[in-house]
Amino acid sequence: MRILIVEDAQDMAEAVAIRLTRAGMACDLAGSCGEAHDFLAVQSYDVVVLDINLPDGMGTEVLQALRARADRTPVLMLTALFSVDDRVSALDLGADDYLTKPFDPRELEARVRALHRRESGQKAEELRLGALRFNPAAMSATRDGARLDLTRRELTLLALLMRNAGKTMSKERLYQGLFSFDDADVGLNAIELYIARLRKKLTGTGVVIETQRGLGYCLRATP
Amino acid sequence: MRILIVEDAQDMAEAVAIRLTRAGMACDLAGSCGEAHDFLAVQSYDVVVLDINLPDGMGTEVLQALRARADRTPVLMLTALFSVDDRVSALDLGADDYLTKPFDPRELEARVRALHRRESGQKAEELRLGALRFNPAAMSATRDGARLDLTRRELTLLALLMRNAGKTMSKERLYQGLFSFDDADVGLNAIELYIARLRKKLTGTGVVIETQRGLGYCLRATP
DNA sequence: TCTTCGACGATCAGGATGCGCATGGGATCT
DNA sequence: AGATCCCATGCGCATCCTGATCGTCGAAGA
Repeated sequence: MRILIVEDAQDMAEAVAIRLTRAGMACDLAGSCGEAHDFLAVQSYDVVVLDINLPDGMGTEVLQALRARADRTPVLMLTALFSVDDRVSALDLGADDYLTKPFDPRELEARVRALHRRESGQKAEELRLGALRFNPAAMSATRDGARLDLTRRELTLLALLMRNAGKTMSKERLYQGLFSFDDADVGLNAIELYIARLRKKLTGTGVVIETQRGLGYCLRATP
Repeated sequence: MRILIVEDAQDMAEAVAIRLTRAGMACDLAGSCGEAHDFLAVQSYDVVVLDINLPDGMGTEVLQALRARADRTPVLMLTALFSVDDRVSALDLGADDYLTKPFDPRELEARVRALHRRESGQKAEELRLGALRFNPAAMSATRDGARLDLTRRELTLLALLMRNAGKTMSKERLYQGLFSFDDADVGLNAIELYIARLRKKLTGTGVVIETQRGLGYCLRATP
């Protein structure tokens, strides 16, 4: 799950980011409307957490711009204001939820999760390919009922590939799914590393990861 | 198991909450339709106990709103009214069960449990894994007929794991089931603590709790 | 068709990180 | 008074990622 946090107060933003990251979400931080626009132009998110007061304008501008291009990404507004008008106008502009400061980070986490749940509508069915089964609910991959021993990164990578089985996934695309911008210093060959590990653990499953030189990787069943 | 109790009569609400809490359920209390909506926007519940008479409207509104967004959470209606019409309309709106006041708290507890069992697709009342047997109604776990001496939290945690045996349960997921919003300041490592205690008490039962670093915990029978 | 070169990908080992476990102790409930 | 519950802290180790080296593919030229 990919989250954009738009908040100018550094400490607040980081606290939130740490919390959500622990919860398994990949977070990007934007400190202003401008930055937010940049991020949103480049990357799509599952949920946007949006502060109203920003140094270069109101957060509602970001929301408006988003909705103006028919982007339905769930938005959670943060506000120090107590005014009912502000809340109402935020909701009218297409915000999906709001939270007034100060708030319990636990509550924020829960709301973000709720928004995502509402949006994705509980699409948790088992994926199959070859002798391999991937169960999103159990967070596990099995072969003939035997559970594959995968680490967190390996599992999310496999999930990405399974959901796009047969399609060529560029290294950048996989990178986006695995890391957040905070992991900015992570090299691209980290992907190659996890591909290699996955390949080893997938031997005998009737599933292989093909390398498409210069293009990316592709998961497919062996004939 | 996480329960939302929507009831404006303070004493009644608390009595129910205490009863269910003792039975190992994590309860949140809402005193009005508005509060109920807030809770439901943020947290998903296993069962909602819903009074019909609320200060700011009818409980059925909450039910309607819930079903309107395709939320199938089991709802148990409480009503002082004796009218058959009310019961019928409640059931038509998607309530799963109802109880007329005054009621025996034991009956409420049993019905809540039944609703949850039905929803989660559990066949038998008793759950078995390895040499371990768990009885949700009696809140007791036995091994070869000998009762394991578990505390309330330990039992609740075991219940969660037994119901999802074989699935990896994230620490956050377990947290949601164990604690209510009133326990807001409880840290995440409380989970680790109870896992450790449970593990000790489960030695010899043919059941182990596996740690999946960064992912969560998984209960399974030893081969 | 064969060769050569360049670039991309695979692999390995080692160090940093942070997760999960254990212990002790204080607070709260029975 | 006793049990239960939960926090704080420190340690050990699985995981993660880097950096460098080796392998390999493919295009261009003869």
